[in-house]
Amino acid sequence: MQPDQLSLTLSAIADPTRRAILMRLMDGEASVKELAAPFEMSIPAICKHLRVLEGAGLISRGRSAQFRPCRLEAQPLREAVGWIEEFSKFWDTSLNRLDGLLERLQSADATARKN
Amino acid sequence: MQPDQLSLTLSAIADPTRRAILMRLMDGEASVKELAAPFEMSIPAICKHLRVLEGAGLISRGRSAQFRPCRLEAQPLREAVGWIEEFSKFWDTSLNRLDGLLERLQSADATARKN
DNA sequence: TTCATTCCTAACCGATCGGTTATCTAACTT
DNA sequence: AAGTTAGATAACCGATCGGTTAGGAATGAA
Repeated sequence: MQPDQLSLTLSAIADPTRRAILMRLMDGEASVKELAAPFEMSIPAICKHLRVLEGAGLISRGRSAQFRPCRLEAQPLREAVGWIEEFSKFWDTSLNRLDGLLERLQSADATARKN
Repeated sequence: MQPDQLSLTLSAIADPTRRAILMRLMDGEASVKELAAPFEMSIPAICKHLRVLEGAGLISRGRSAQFRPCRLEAQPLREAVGWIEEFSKFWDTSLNRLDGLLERLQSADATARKN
């Protein structure tokens, strides 16, 4: 089963190394070697991370001599932020406080039944 | 290495089954069996997903007779949405358009050099 | 007491993940 | 032409993931 775009995006940014790479790319394009520099990790390992990011559409790559510079493509993150915000909304709505109330009533009820 | 909270949260919601469970919990508490019902998946599989969600702090669990109802805890998602929004911002800023300009200049330059 | 229901745990399985080393290609440099 | 640099690929490794089946514990019901 090929995963949906949202799952691709989220699992791509679930890794701290890949998030650090993305943050680095906010300062502008960078070569693979430049991206690898801050990490105690081999170049092939970074290449793999870049492939994951590229597969999720979070970066794109150019060509300039023997360099293949990476640049940020933030578009897929918009879908992700959209999904997550559904739940942030939930957290802030009165629905949440209502749920809290219901829950407290239920647990009080359960306690009453138990004793 | 134990992963940071943000990585925990993101990898928890990177799975479509777990996202569906969270969405179901927006309608209120539910038992494990209720949560499992929509899926063609064994109960233990759902239990594992619930453990992941609980480990990420995205759900909490009560006790009521032989049931262990789950309820949504959306708080960790706030950190996640905060991180992702950094990049949504990036996408909308003039910095992005500036990058696009620089890139176009560079690729024009590369093309010129190539010919 | 016995049975049913709910849920968890353990053991296992194949696939994927995140890293390594070794090797290769492509392009620049001398 | 020979050497260097940037990067990709392949093969491998241990750990984790996402699922399974089997079996056990806790609670409620007959």
